[in-house]
Formats: sequence, structure tokens, C-alpha cells
Amino acid sequence: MNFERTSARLKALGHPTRLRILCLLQKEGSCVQELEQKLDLRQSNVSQHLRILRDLDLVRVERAGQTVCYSLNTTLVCPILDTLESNDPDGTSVVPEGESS
Amino acid sequence: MNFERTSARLKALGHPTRLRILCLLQKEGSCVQELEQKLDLRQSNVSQHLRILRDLDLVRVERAGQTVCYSLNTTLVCPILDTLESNDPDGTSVVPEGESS
DNA sequence: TCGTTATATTATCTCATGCGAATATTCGAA
DNA sequence: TTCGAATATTCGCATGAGATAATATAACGA
Repeated sequence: MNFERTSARLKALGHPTRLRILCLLQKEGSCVQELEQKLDLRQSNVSQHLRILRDLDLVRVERAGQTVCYSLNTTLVCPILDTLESNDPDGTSVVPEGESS
Repeated sequence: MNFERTSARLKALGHPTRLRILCLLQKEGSCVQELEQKLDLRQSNVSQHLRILRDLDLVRVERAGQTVCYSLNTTLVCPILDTLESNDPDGTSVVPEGESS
């Protein structure tokens, strides 16, 4: 395994906002302002996160006129998201002892 | 999905040293000094990384006399590591399965 | 108990990261 | 061309994370 690159990608996933972005993109491609609204974040902030995801090839970009459509790099990201979700379907399945409430 | 906790765990994986530690533990449990030697790192550094992994329940701890044995929380970590390894695009991994380069 | 080994924690320093505001760029329409 | 909308980039600041050295704790044997 290429630890540097792999951990860089995991690190990128390791931010709640970016993870949220990827989950949104998992459903359908989206432009920046759409993400901006859904996530209730500043435009520059969204763009910065997208930049990070793009640099690591976790998302794909396609310009459509004035807007820019982002989509998942599915082969790279989907397996990981699937694993996470199947391991934690409702966010409560892997709670270790005494972590409840 | 619990974005906060999930991204916290991904973030923990998102450091080359910690990812390395987990891969070593995937093969077999290990004590601190063993990791220290294999990774060629300072003792305090290894302990700090292990602390992070432990706090997120990614590894298990068991004291055996003076030494402390760390092992994987397999149900949580293995699926992710497996996904990463089977998806390693550059084939720089030691994966003996199907992939031929 | 004392001393030694193994591990954990703390202190401190430095560098990286995240954010908002401001500014720049890109594109389409008029 | 110029304007406005969408997006990207830059800047400055505040906070976070990682490394080392130093110190503390825990367990064992003499």
C-alpha cells in the first residue's frame, strides 16, 4: 500500500464537511452553489474543500457554462463510503462500550 | 451516517504512521517497543499515535506484565483496510490477489 | 523497598489547516 | 466590450496537529 497517498486521501475524507460533500455527491452530481446551500457554508469554504478533494482525485469536475458540476470519482470513493455505511448504517452500530448517550 | 465520529476515525487513519501501525497490527498484535522498532520512531511518538487510535476504539489494548499489547478492532478497521488494499490503484501494495501489474 | 524496564503523559515548539473576507477569474448575455 | 453570476484564489488570523525531550506512572524482580 502507498501509505502517503492513501493516508492523504483518508485525511481528506477525515473532515466532516468533506465527508458530507462526498455523501451528497454520491447521490448526484452537484454544482458549488447547490452544495453551498445544502451545507449552509460560505462559497469560498466550499470551493476550498472541493479543491482539496479535486487535488486528490476524489471528485471529478465538469464545467457547464457558468456553473461547475462536481461528481464523485466513484471507483475510488464509493467502495470506502459503502464500507463505512455498511459498517455504521444508522450511526449507532459500532458504538464501543460506554459511549452511549 | 454520524459524520463527526466517522470523519474523526477517517482522520485518524489519515496519517501515514497510524495507517502503518494499523497495517502492522492487521498481521498480528504488537507491543509498543515492537512498533517502535518496526517503524523506527520515538517511543513517545508511537504512544501518542496509539492513544489516538485507542480513543477512537480503532485498536484494543491488553496489558501483559510490563508490556502492553495492542491489537486491531477488526470489525471496525479490517473492512476499511481491505477496501483500501483491494482498491490500491498503483499496485504498489503487497497484494497477492488478482491484481497483476 | 529499590531499581529497572515498558509505557504514558506533559511541555513546548513549529508547521499545517480551516475559516471568513476580499479579490480575481471565467463565462454568458446584452 | 461591459455587466453580472458562478466559481476560484489569496490573505490574515486563529486553532489544531505532530514531533521531541522531559517527566510520570506501572509492573516486575532482587
